[in-house]
Amino acid sequence: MVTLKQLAKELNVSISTVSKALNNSEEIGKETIKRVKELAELYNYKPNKVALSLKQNRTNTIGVIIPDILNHFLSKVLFGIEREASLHGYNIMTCISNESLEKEKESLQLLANGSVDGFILCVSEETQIKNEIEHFKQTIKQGLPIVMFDRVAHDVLCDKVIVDDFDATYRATKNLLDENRKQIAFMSNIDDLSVGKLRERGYNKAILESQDYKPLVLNIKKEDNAQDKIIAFMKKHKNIDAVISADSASGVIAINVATSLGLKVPKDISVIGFSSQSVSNHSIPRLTTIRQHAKEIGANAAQMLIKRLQNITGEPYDFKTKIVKTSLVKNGSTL
Amino acid sequence: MVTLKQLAKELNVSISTVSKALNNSEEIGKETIKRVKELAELYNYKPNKVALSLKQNRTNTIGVIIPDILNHFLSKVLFGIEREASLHGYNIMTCISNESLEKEKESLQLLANGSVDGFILCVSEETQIKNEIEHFKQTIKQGLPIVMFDRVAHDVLCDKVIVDDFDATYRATKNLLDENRKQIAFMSNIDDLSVGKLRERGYNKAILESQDYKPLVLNIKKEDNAQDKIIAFMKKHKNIDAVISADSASGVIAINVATSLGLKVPKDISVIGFSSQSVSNHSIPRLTTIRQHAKEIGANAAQMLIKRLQNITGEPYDFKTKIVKTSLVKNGSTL
DNA sequence: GTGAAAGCGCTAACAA
DNA sequence: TTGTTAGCGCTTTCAC
Repeated sequence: MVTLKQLAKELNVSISTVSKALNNSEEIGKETIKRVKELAELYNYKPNKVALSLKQNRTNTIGVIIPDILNHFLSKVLFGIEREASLHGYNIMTCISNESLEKEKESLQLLANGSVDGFILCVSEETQIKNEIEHFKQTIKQGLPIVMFDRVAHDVLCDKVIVDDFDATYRATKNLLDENRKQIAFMSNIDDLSVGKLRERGYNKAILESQDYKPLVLNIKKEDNAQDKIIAFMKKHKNIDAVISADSASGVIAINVATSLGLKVPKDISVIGFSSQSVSNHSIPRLTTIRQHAKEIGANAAQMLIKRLQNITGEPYDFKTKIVKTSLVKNGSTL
Repeated sequence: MVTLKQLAKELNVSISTVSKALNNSEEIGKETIKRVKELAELYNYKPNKVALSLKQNRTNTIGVIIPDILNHFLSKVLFGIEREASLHGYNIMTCISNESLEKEKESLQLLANGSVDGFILCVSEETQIKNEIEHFKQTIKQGLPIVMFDRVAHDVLCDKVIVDDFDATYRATKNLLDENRKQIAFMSNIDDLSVGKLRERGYNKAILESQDYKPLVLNIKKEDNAQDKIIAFMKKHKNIDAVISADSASGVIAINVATSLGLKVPKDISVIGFSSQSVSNHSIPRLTTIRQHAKEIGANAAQMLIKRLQNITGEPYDFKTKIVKTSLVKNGSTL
């Protein structure tokens, strides 16, 4: 990489002259600016980002810590973050916590040493179970702002972007009750997570309000094979006439299982699930879907962080929690 | 963030003493080392990474440029890269090219200014179609090594990690012929990509070798709805008794479509597709799958890059192309 | 055993 | 209009 020094030498001027010329400083003569720029162009000069970062005490880089990049929802959020960051001239450094508290702490520590200006993260499963928040607080105390999304630690003071999980399943369940469904099952492989719990509560509330019916819940563990579990469950409870899935897979699987058991979807049984467009294509009929607008969540998180980073005036302002509303996209798996 | 300067001041020693003490230099007295380390611990001192990078002319960061993070295969490779990099003390900066040549060039430019030590990338679709390679060559000339994976530019001299695409579909097709299938259809939504073409050629070769049968290909465009296309195709060609899918979705969809058309899988029709474990769960029976070992691809790419980065001895060595063999995982959708 | 000073590449206050 | 200098945080050579 060519440096200011080399340009200066070749042009027989000082380093600062070159620097100023490239930054269109008023101080420098037109002719000099031209000469400098031409040579810089020729050598394809680009200012060294590391040196700039050191000087300006600012890296224009956002640290993103994600529990699981194979999760379609999370990678979609990452997509949204990247796009928004890129738009504002920020890069992102991605770490994957693998749902582990230890890795999450490590990543936070590692990137907090000047590599990034702030963080966007989704709390890992282990962190939520153990309810640890010290590492977040410490990072914030060090002056690095955090924006949490989806799974958040309520006791940490920072910006947050969440989904209306409770409401989403409450409304979806109501919807099924309005279809005159009587035995609505709830399936989830995320009952350890805050969002999983909220979704289950929304379902429960709607069911209990109905007076006549009662909840029926299938919790799928990470080590289970989802398809086998759902087959067994549906064989056992033959009276199920509707399913709500809290995760992105079991909805589609439930449709396929129902079909293979000879049921007609949606005549005999309705299914609603959290999912994305691409996955909802994996069943016939297509899954009626609770869309979480993952990209918007990512974009919102990035905006909130960047706004805070660019608030150089110094005046701190209150932390916000933005709720991105889900929407119910009706496809063929409901009446 | 606390700096060496601050520690030095508080301890009434020089900055260099503190630096040496923290690095366990022989030059420094035991007692001093102890005092320094205690204070550093107390203040949770961590060396500033940006300063280190500037000094050492090395960032310990890998730039990753991926065409599409919502593609399950690609995000799995990313996972593999991240894990391997993390293991060796490297961070990754991720850019998403969105299959655009322009964005790919931009990302390369942006990160080449001292932000990263080298690149791992998968060539974007537009780049492959236009067959542009200048930006890669220039980056390499600047001294930043590149490792390409999956979709590679053959005319660029660099390390590569690829899949045995041709062989995979050749063998899979053979497999179906051995099952005595007569009309084997090939479905793809990636016929623009180098890997898509290779996969189609492998299929063609096997079919043509069989003498008796002829190829039948369905190309699905990005703007098409895959499910609708496949339904129409299978209704039109009722004699299809086997399907090979070159992308990760159409295999699963084909099973669901076949079932909905009253066919028994695998009795009446066999299906094989490129896919991952999680998606192969989205049909009943489960899809017989060509596994690409995405994580290994990522890990291999990271290893190759890191090896080159750490080859400080200077002697350049030949570029390698590593082929990660696919494997055929038999599930219920074949005999 | 400890400290001073140079230098990585850049910007900016100040001097000329 | 141009150049000198200091400094961002760190390592390392050389001097004391």
